[in-house]
Amino acid sequence: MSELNIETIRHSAAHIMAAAVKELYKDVKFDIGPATETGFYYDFDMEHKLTPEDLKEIEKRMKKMLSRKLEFTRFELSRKEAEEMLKKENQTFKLERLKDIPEDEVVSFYQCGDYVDLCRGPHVENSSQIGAVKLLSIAGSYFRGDEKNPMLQRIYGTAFATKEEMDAHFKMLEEAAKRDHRKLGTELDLFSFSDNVGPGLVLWHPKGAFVRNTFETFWKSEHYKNGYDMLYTPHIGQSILWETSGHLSFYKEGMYSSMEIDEKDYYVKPMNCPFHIEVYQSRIRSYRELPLRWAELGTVYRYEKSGALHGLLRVRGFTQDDAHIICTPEQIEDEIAEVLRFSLSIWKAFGFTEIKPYLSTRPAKAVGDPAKWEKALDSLKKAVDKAGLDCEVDEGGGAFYGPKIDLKVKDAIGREWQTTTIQFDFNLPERFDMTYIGEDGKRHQPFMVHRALLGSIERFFGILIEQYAGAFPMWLAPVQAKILPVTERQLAYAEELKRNFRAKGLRVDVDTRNEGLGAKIKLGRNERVPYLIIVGDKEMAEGNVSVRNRREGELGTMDVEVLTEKMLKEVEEKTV
RNA sequence: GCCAAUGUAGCUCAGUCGGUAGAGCAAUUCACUCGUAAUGAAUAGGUCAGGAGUUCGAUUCUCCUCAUUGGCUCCA
Repeated sequence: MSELNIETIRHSAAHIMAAAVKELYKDVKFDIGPATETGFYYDFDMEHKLTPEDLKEIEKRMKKMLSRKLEFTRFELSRKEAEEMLKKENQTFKLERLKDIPEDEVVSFYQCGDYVDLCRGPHVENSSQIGAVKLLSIAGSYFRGDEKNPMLQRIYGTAFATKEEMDAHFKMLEEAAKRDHRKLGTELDLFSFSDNVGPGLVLWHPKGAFVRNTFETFWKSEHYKNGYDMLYTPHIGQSILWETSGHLSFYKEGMYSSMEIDEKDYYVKPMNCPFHIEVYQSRIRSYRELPLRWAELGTVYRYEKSGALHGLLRVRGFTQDDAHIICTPEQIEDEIAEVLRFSLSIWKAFGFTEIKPYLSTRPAKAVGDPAKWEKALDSLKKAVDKAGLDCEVDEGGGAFYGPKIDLKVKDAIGREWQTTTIQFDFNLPERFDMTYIGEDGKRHQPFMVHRALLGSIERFFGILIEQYAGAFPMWLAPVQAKILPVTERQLAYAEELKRNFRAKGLRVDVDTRNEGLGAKIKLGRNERVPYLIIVGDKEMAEGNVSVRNRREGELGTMDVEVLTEKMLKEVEEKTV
């Protein structure tokens, strides 16, 4: 038996769970039961529909098995023998999985108690090495992840070597849940959804809208600095546009149904690209004006399956921080490297470091010259290398119209969300017959790249809330400081201070409530206000203030000028 | 969309084995004038997600719909 790592423990726990399920439900058919990043699952098919009560019973039986020190023993069969055995037991899903293994290969099985499973291993020596186990939830999952296949019942659980490690894990999850953007969105009054508006459609409240607006201003200024120009394009376009782009044939299920205006069909845009292309087509283009970098905070609407919606991270109406780069083949490599660098610099400005790139290559069914695909892929790879990143390659995972790099960022509880995307498009330039006049005086087809640095404003905002646990840095905070008068006697002084701070461009409020100082501090902290400025009789007499900083705690009495400078400096430096 | 769970006041949640609901926080008003994480009192706030059925009577039971949550699939 090899070293005992956490995956081995969890994988073995999955087997123990399968054994317990088999004890309870004789007709069960097993699919697979792997370890995951945080636990394990097993997929089953059976007559009985599992309930949360069943989970308790299964867990009870598992715990009994753990204490019985059941041994895991390995044995091998030829593929043929394995097939016969699985056939005898009517394990149809296992048989299906067996087909993935070459015919002449020997396959391994593991036995634990009465339960035998086709399995590569490795496993723990005996069940007592699984120190702690807990079943978490029941879910449906399609066989082989394909929605055309039957849906199996999946049980998720987790296991650890010791109970202490498991307790620590759940404690960590609890902490992460506290910074869930959906919870903070309500608590901090940032955004909401309404049943009357519809699922996946965000209502931005004043404070959320403030952060968004501040961010968008920053985004635009960074884009101008990096050689982009801004476009504004409409939210709807005629069917001819979407026919030309091909969206009506390959993306129709993602689009909302048409509306008729003057006997013409219009569609709400699911993407901005066709509009940007129309701008390009508004006149003849020369190689001299390339590369063109056109950016837009473009709001799009896409039909997402109801079960896929998730807070701000997966919605139906969202604003892409979109741009299209149209350039010559010679320019493409530098352009891509520059986009990736730009994107990473923006993420870094918000303190994100855990970002993982995924490269997707040419799928079986694809449009465009293979030589162009090669060149495009090469430029993507070089850009990743230049950025010093390691990327995972999804062979054949690209869209039919071009290869791409996506960046993924983790949310508070470890789920990865796709954000940045840099996608080549060999389809649209062809379909719209985009050309530029080259040095040779002839028409050439340009390269076109779609890119969204952050993905969407909504998703970025959701991830940002979790990143900061709701405590936005000074430059983004909707309220940067709150003045807390100790009694009503200081109200006028507080209002005067507020006017002075606001005149300097600082967003300052006064807590005018008829409450004690403790209550005012508590609220200010709950609202994650960076600075709490306390004024009592003493401060009023001396013309200064007492300061409490969100991070540094009590700073004592300060001169108003000094505090103003300190705050302005933090805003200016965009301190994370 | 599929599998499962959930839906009670602005928020967090009790409760009703069928007889139209309650707490804490928040809100409003009044009193207190207070020094670094909750001053006190009073008031107001709910078609118990929506619809249909069973019943003398449904927030409670049944069915349907909608929404949310955890997954699958998909994706910014």
